Amino acid sequence: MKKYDFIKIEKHWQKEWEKNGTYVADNKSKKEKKYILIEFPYPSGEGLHMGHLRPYVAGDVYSRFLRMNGYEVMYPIGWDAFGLPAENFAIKKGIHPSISTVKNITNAKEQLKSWGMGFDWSREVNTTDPYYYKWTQWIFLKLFKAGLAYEAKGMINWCPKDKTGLANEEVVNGCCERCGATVEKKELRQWYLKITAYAEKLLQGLKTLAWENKIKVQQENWIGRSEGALIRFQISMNQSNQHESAFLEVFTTRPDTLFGATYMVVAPEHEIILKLKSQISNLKEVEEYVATTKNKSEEERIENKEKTGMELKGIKAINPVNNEEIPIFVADYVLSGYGTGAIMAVPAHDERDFEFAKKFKLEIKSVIRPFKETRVLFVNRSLIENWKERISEKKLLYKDFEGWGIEIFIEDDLVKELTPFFQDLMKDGPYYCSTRGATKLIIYRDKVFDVILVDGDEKAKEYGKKLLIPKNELDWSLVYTEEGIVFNSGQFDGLSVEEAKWKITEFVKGKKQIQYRLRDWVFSRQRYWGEPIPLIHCEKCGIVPVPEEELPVTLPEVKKYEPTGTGESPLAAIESWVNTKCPKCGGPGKRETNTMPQWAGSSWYYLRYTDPKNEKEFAGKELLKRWLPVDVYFGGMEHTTLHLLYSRFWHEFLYDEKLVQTPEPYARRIPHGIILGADGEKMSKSRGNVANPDTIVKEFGADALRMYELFLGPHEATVSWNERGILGVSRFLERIYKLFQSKENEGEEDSTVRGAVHETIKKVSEDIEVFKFNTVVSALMILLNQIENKKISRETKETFLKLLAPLTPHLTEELWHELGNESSIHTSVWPTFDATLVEKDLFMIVVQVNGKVRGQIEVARDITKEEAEHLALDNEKIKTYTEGKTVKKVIYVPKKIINIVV
RNA sequence: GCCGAGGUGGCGGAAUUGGCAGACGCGCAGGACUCAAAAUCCUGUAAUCUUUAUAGGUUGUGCGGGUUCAAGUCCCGCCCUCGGCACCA
Repeated sequence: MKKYDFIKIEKHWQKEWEKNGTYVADNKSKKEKKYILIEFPYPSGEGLHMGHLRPYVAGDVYSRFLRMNGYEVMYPIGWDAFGLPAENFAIKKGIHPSISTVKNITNAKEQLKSWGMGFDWSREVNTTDPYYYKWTQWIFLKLFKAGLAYEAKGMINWCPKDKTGLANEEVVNGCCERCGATVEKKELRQWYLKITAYAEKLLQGLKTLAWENKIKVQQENWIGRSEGALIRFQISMNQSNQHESAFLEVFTTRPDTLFGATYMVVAPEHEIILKLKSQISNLKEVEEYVATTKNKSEEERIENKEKTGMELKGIKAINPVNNEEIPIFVADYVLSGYGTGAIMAVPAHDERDFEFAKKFKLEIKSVIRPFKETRVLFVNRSLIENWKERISEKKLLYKDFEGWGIEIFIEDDLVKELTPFFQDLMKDGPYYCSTRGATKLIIYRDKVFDVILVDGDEKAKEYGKKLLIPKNELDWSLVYTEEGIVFNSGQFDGLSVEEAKWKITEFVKGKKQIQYRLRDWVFSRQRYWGEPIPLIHCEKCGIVPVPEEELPVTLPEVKKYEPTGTGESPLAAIESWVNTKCPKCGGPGKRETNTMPQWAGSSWYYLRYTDPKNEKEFAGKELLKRWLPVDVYFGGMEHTTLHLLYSRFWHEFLYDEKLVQTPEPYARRIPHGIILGADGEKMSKSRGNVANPDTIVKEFGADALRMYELFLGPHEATVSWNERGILGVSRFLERIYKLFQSKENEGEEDSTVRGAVHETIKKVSEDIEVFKFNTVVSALMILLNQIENKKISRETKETFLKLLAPLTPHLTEELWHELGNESSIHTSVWPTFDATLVEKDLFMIVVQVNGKVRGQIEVARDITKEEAEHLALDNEKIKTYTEGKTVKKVIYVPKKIINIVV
């Protein structure tokens, strides 16, 4: 018998597929399209690792599955090749990054092919190819012309090791995302992209996407929308020779607490300090304080949260709501980059202000108190019927009881019915409602229309008591940040927080404002190996874009790649390149010497795949229309607030420019968990727990590698690579090979085999559809166990191979051809299952007595409830448990279970 | 602190969303083949108790309560692990 020679088989078919263009996507095909995407790799000198395998195999399996289901599938690949390692290699060895990149790409390509990846290589792109980055630059100029790229001097994140500026998104826990060095702040002239202009669109767009919740939430949090008000405080000064009036503007989400604002704080960078220099009597101290905060690193600020600050003596702010004078402080707990860089401090209702006020012995004035009392209602159907009636008769109103909150618990089965009821009730009042879990609905409001005390049920009463907040036990020395009733606030007393917010804002002529946490994207890097920013500085004309026909602005050769560390890129040293003509006036001009960040090329690569060789456009309209949006995008969670956010921004911009036809780039995003070493730790050389995919391919074959990777665990879960585990799938593949070599098992198959096959078709099809690859593998193993020693038909053999084909493309292709097929199994038609074959005529149902399993009975498919119950009660074994007892109740769940209650 | 995901045998993990917990695989134990070993094949494998055995009982999905004929799954209150954000007003 032939041995399963996977090395030979895999090599052979990889060549055949390439020769036949098996995975080339046809632009003109009449079939419905599917665009499957993986994050294209960075071709590093180390080659691709296990981390790449996870999404790539998933995408590959899914692509093959869709292709067999009749779709025209595009599964492209390319190289995200700008970046630091190539440059650092150049610094060390003096070899130009483009040379080492080409070499690394060749290696990585070998790897991907040896893994049996069904990529469409005809669409390969490379971000460092001038024909590619011409269009990266072109899109940048579009952004520039739309006013979304601007130059500004500011404090930015600076990586001292990589010697370049970083975007906010690239700072992880105060460290450089790439190298881990502690990030510093540095004042630099930088190019920014105005991603904040798209904050709302990025947020709204999320709602239209069928993405997993956790990704959406992470992007939402990153964008960080909050609603509040802008409020102006006039400044009064001691020195009367002042003609100009000054004011401080703050952003607050709690204008309802304005009466409780007892001081103000500005960030150390706030302009007011400079502006009112002459008015500040303790200027020297203030300047000293500002200087010390500037010397603090990000890390120190995070570490030491003890509040510090300094009063700005000589000036006061006037609280617009009551004209009281309050002191102004400078303190670094207020950030210059958020809101207006100044706050009104309400120590009674904000933890940070509270802490600061205690330290500096400032007034703490409470203006919000909790609801008088919280009533707990356990609502059942009859109570609700009663309410409904009273509402319709207008008897259910709310004048008598001010300042109450109620908490309502609802019986499970009423939730669906009652949710709209409460929503309706709340719509004309300042009520606050939240649902905690499915069966609980809480309504807080300033008034209660009815007081119904907790009724009969003792347990409910007990629970209700726990939730009551007795008024006299409230500790007024603590901060209260919850919802409640406004007091100590003049004419606004008695209002709910929500209501007071906008009434008070209106009263002081404040402005409703929406604030985002998101910052503009620092887009320039002081490094060599990136796309040159295609702009020219002209003394006369200012900043002039390079004319389109002169793109790309190619990277010049340099002798020294070292970053200068001065905030200039190494390009600045090449005078022949820097000095050029101004395209506008023809006078002398200087090229922008900063380069684009790594994220530039990857922000639009998925568009280029549709039309990679186009020299006139970044991609042809027709082809964009044909292929977009990406149907499924496989990738890691680590890019959620980096690449995934950036490319959505670019895409939404291109959509607004009418250059793409879909508002969003990726219809679905499937995240994956990381693969850890066998010890449960992150794979790393220093730990010595690195599993190398290539050695596994040599030892067990690509098919075993792929299948084991899928079998490790759920796609989205973090999993550990267990060295021994691969033996299981390796044995499985050997057994399949053996099964197909034997001719003895061919023949007429029985109905259990057929049933098992169809059950597996169902299971495998459904599970691939929802990316549950680990159970796909187990389903296939179960099938083999069931048919291994039985007679099977040729059709079953073919079906089995087809089900396996997406997972193990080489082995199945080999056996498929051994069966005499001429064309590829990967372009064959996916099997469908016959529901009548899946359902058995006879099956077992479990019989329980008082919830305990006591036996099983075999019943026919179409048995009635009565018949089943009889069978169960007459069963000898069951009788021993029911003997001498009365049967109270029998529960019958068709096809599953009978429970006899005695 | 806030947000998100999770906690099931010795291990990785299943469980159609309330219906036989532990599928499938690893490992382990016993057996077959072998002079022997490896490979392969067969059998067993949650814990615990009763029994010579067949068999049967009890407990069991992080902890404590609850709802239900029935809970890994739903509700309430905790604990722990991982991921993200964090002085964002």
